[in-house]
Amino acid sequence: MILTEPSWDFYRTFLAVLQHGSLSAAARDLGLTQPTIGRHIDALEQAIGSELFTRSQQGLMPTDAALALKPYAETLASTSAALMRAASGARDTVSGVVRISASEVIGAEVLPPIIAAIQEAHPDLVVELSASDMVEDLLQREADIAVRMIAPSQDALLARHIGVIPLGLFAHRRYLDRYGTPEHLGDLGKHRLIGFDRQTAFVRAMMKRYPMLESPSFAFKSDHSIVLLNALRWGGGIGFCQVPLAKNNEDLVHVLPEIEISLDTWVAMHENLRSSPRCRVTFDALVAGLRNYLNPDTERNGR
Amino acid sequence: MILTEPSWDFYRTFLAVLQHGSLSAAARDLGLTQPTIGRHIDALEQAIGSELFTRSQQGLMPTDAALALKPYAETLASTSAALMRAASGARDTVSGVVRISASEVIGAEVLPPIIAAIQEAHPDLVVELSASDMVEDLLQREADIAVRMIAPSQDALLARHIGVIPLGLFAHRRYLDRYGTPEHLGDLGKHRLIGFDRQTAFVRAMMKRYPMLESPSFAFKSDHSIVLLNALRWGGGIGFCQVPLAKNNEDLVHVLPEIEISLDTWVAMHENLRSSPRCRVTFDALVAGLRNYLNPDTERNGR
DNA sequence: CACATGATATACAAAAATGCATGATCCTTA
DNA sequence: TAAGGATCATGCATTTTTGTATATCATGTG
Repeated sequence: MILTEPSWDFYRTFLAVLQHGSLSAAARDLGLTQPTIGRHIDALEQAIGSELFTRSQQGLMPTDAALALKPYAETLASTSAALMRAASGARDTVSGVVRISASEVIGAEVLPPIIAAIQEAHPDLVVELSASDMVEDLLQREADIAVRMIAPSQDALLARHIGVIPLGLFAHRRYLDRYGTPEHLGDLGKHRLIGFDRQTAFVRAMMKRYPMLESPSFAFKSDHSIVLLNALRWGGGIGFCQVPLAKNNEDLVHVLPEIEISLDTWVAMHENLRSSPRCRVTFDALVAGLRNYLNPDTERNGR
Repeated sequence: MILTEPSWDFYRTFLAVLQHGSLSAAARDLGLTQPTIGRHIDALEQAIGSELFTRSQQGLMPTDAALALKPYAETLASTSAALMRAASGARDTVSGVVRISASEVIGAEVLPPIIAAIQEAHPDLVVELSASDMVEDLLQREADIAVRMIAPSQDALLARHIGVIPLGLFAHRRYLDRYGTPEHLGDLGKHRLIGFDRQTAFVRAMMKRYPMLESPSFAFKSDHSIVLLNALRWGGGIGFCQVPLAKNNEDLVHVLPEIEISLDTWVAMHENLRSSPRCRVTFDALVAGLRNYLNPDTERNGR
């Protein structure tokens, strides 16, 4: 049997159905109609010679075959999105869309002023910021530029080392006034600790070093870093915080300063994007901004 | 202005035009007609808002914008091909297409018997072998499995270390009978040396170690490894050859055995493919076969 | 139990993409 | 210099794809 290559649009349809769980929902998402989506799936199944979904009236169940193809379809989608982004800017100007990926804390607390400064200098630059603690695979081009906490190990990556972000235990002054300040590690057992999920690189590193801080002792847990950070800021207890971040808030007190964890930080982007002005400018500005965040030597630490 | 996402098929057309250099040639390649291709390009240019080609009657010149988009389009194409390959095999059987990438010498001289053995055990397995000394980026999924000469440094890669392939200087007995056998490194200047291009990893490693073997002293050069290997086999001069390979040929004599270069060898594949039987089986068989090539300890070194 | 909601499948009309035929231009070659 | 070959552009008929409307079935709710 000869397989003629199916239309690439079918892959887009296929992914949408996979993501939305029904022909109708996929149709709404793509701006097409349900019969069209159904015919696309029919055609794709015919082209590859196996069933992709088991049809039922309340939706479609993906088969194993469909699930096996899903990562490829996702790569197609992110590559296509990256292509559109690359096409969005004129060649010799700093304009168009740049997509940045960073951890939640970095993305929410550190990057906004840096990005604002970039955009002040380059008004035509559009920034998409993906702030998530899930590891985004830079090579899938989900992001043009990534701020990462692990040393980039891939070949085609242009990476700049920012430095080591120290983390320490902090608490709000109000909390300490009320519950006292711990003097030794052992005192922590009597305190309200603010926890974190076990997914981020920083947590894994910490657990290795201070295994006594296991999750059972936490009084407040969330898988959302900003939630935890704000719990800390509102006096919810003692928790970890990036030291440079805490420095901006006079009410946060560094407790047990002998406990310290380091987050090695990098900015990485595709080598190909070096020649793209908008990516290059953003990359350089991110590197400079993050270094300034780490070591505010010059006095331009911005409002 | 709102950009509606263009049809993904346009990307395929775009890449074909880029690769073939004209609308007509791309049309022939894709099985469409030249006006259709032209309209696709028109539509794509309209969608992204910039010119992709400067039209002329003897072909199309890609603009800078088009060249910037090319890598993305290539990724789309290879991903789409990988998707088709992934779909080609039934789920629980060792069938369908596996694409292997290896260097020319490994691919042409070492792998064929190994692959033959695999296919003897699994008749429904179709193997595509890409034998090239260009580095194929495994993460672009151009190949499902790669035999590489550098340690895989990427995250999502399942890699197995094969061992170190030694390389040494060899010559055909006939050549040595006629021109004499070199006793010292300095003697090489009086001999016909068989050269190689400077692209492969092995060459770069060698040049570091034996800078005296610079290209000017070569009597025969080619950028094609098999050509060189065959020149050696036919008595064309003295050149490098993988030691295990030369062992199979009684007429090849190891000269100046103190000169030795090592090629560290790995087999790598995507972690996702671990659950694909055809890839998993091929991967394991390649690892076993290559290890046996390196150390034929058991006496099943096959015909 | 009736009814509203949301799902897929199908028939037919409308819209869009494609192919064909042709013309114009440029480069190569005899 | 003239002919041949290859290219892109354009008008028109045809094929293909898409949308609309409707039928049917399952599920959850008052």
